Amino acid sequence: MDEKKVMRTVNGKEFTLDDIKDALPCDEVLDDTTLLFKVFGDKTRTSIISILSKIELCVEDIANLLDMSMSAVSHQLSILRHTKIVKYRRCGKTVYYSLDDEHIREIYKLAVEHVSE
Amino acid sequence: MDEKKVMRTVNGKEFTLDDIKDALPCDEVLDDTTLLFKVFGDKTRTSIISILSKIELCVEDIANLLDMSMSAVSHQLSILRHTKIVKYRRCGKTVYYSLDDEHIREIYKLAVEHVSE
DNA sequence: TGAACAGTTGAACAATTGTTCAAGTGTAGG
DNA sequence: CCTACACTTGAACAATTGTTCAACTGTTCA
Repeated sequence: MDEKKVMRTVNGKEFTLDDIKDALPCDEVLDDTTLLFKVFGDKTRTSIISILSKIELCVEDIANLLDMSMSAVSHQLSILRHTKIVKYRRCGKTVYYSLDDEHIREIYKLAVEHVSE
Repeated sequence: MDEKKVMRTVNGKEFTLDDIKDALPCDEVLDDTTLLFKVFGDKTRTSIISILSKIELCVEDIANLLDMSMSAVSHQLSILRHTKIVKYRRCGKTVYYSLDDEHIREIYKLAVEHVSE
């Protein structure tokens, strides 16, 4: 019964599968983390994020920059809003979007740096 | 013709849409960044990454930890391999997987911290 | 009030994706 | 060689997702 327990030695310490399981993030954190990446994992949305990491902009301008319909952009902005990646403020008929938080900018920046080598 | 060009003032400087477009990452970088996030954006894969951020492990152990079939895990490992997120070494019949690079660990860690507040 | 503008939203469709199942490598031991 | 083991791979299926189109909300201004 003991023989299957010892898995591997790292830095002179032995681990069992249960030890590893206990060290993993809980299900909720894993779900939230996955969702965050999933939302980042679409080109329209990373394009929007790359724009908003530079400047606050309205939907029409974003749509023009991406050469896409306002509807398509608005759908994606709705996803980015609900996952707290962007925030917005209304000013008359116009709605201005910007990144919600510095973490978002950092995660995006780190990924761009990584793929740029 | 001039009136549509001035977009917004940030830190006392004016920007046009073309200025913003020029400041964005090129298409290839955007594609690669999106792909990186897309690969991170699946629970099986983030689970694998969370495990490999702790320890090098073989396919069977990963499958046991996740309570999934070896085939399903192997398919996902194949995606993680091709996108250079994990590396592997064969040792007899057994294949050991680990994270490819510190950037990967950092991006994952930053995201977990973000969702954990 | 009513027309115009900026944006949102729901339904529907095509495209993509993750898992299962079965068949296939490749290595080790007898 | 042949079997067992650890893993990989291709096809197929269900589930998810992004865009389009049309209808709708909310604000401004005449």
